Amino acid sequence: MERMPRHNDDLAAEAEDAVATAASTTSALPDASQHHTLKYHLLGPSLTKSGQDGVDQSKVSEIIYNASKGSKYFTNEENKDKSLTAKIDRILAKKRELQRIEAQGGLKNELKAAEICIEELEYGRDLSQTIVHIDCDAFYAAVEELDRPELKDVPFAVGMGVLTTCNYHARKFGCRSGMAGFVADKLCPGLIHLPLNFEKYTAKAKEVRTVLEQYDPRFESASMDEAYLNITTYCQEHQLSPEDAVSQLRAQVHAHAKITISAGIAANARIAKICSNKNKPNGQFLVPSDRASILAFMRHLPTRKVNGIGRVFERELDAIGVKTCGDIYAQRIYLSRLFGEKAFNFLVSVHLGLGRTDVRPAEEFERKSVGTESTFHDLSSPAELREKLRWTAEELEKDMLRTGFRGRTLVLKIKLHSYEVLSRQVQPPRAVGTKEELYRFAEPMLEKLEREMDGMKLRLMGLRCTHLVSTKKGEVDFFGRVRRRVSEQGAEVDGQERGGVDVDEDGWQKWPTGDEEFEDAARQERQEEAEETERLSQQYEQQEDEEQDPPPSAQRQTSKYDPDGAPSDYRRYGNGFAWRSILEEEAAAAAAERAAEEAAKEPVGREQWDCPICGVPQAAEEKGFNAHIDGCLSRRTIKEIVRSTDEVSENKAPMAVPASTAKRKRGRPVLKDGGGRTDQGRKRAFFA
DNA sequence: CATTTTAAT
DNA sequence: CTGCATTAAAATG
Repeated sequence: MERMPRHNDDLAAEAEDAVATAASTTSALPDASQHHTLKYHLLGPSLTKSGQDGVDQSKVSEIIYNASKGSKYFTNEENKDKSLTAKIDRILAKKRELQRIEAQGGLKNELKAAEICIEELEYGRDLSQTIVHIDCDAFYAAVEELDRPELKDVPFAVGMGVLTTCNYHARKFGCRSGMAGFVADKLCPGLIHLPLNFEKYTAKAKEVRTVLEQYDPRFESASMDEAYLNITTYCQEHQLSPEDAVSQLRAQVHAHAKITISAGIAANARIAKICSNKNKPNGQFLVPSDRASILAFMRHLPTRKVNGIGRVFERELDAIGVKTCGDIYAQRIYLSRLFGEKAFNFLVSVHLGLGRTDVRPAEEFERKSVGTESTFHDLSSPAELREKLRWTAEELEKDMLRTGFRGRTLVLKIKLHSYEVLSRQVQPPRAVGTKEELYRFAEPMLEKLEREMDGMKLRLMGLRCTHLVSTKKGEVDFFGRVRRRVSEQGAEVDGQERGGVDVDEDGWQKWPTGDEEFEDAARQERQEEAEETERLSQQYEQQEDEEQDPPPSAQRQTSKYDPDGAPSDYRRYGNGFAWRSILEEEAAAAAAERAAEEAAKEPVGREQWDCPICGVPQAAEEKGFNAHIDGCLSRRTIKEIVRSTDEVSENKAPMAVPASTAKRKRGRPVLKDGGGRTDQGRKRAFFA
């Protein structure tokens, strides 16, 4: 969406020209020439976005530069720019070195690898699908205009602080999404600012959705105002050309929702996305689904147009002589050495104009983290920071509850008053989710940071859980089998009590419930020591947490550089056309739970536990069960089981412990009687 | 080498 | 001059 400046498309070359012009006019500044790249950076990505054709970009650049100059934000950007420049210097040096090697007959492997890569990717090219990317024109602004028609004739922007979006009038002045409000005011005196009204946009998105569904019931919402559709079937069934189908769709959206949309039509999502920007607003563009047309289209396409290539990567590529996607080929033997294997694969697939053709509801993508963050006026007092942390933990707890996860890793993110961003993370002894747990494990990180730099002043604080563990029932265990559950007492075998209560089953690990903010150091230390000991013996519990992850097969492996996939980004879960309100999400979670409980009832009347070694269900009785496992283990060696578990785990979230340690720990409880573990602990560890 | 942190989108 | 999610790579030990 437009409020994501970093993802906007623009004509990089034009921007560069604009900056160059601007720079010459600012040569009075001492080091103006060094600010070329920075200015370009500040200018932002969307300056040549539709609606800005007649804008005097050099003037805009000048105003932005002067408005930003001297601010802490600016200083930070300056520093970032400097380090990027340094990084580019290193890249260039490396390339020269590679060229030297090549001149001596080296890099044969790279050439071969590139050949193979291209061949394989080409082999997988799918031209059979018709993918459409649709993008609402100035969505939020358009919705506001519907409510207040008088706004149509004046420049206005939506979003306070920074512009989320603005109408086309405002764009004529150089305003754009992502721009600081005060900068926009300088560009466009009298600019009207409207606050965001998400409910309104959501309602409108729903109207659009009802139309989209008719064309592809499984369309993928990429954000509130963007979606991908696969219209292959629709075109067949209605005997329509893709272009006609999309014209019709656009007309229908306009009739039904009173807003205009732009569309891109191509053989894959990557190209469709680029196309939707070509005839914006209220237009569409198609790249024919044949190899020649696609390659021709890519040949002169600036790299920056591609999703996943942003301002930094663009500059890096530019430095080595890659300005357009067509330029990639000539540099193919250097790419993996300069940018890594993933980037290499990504770039080659971009050059070939490949992209994913599978479009599916965003809800089907697996969530990898849940987090929250907020910006505020500089804070520095320890008490206030703690208060903020507590609040952040509360916010995160809500999200964790709503989404039904706990996290094995907790990340604290802070932004200093200087805009420097730092993060610290810990692996609590078990998956966390309640505000007490979150606070408890986050606070030491905060404290450590405070100690590291005195007078630490923050402008942002955030908490995020990763390595998620579902608290929904009915998941599959790490041996790939669905675990049997029984409702009686066995209901708790899931061990993931909901509702943020800090009672802990089995007394396995009691979490202080009270306010331990000022807990004395000694107690803290004892606690930590205990936890450390427990952590060691708790591998099985962590393992069990892992068991609750979906099976590997259900996991979609997406990467920014996934040659076949669009870059996975925040929008997956963005509040798109598939927007799910908090209530809906809770309802969905509840439904999932009901379904799982239903499923849990069916298999057995008596409680049974599946043996993790042989898979045969055993009576749910501890002694006998452990005896059975010992029997199983003596047949297969421990080594074997370790290997097999590792194989299964490999596709999952990274391990909480080094693999070598994990192996040892995993084997242990079944070997002897818990190696110091209590029976209780052992049971929890095993079946939790 | 694996894990943690940062940087990037 | 926001906020959220994700990933790759660098730094670290």
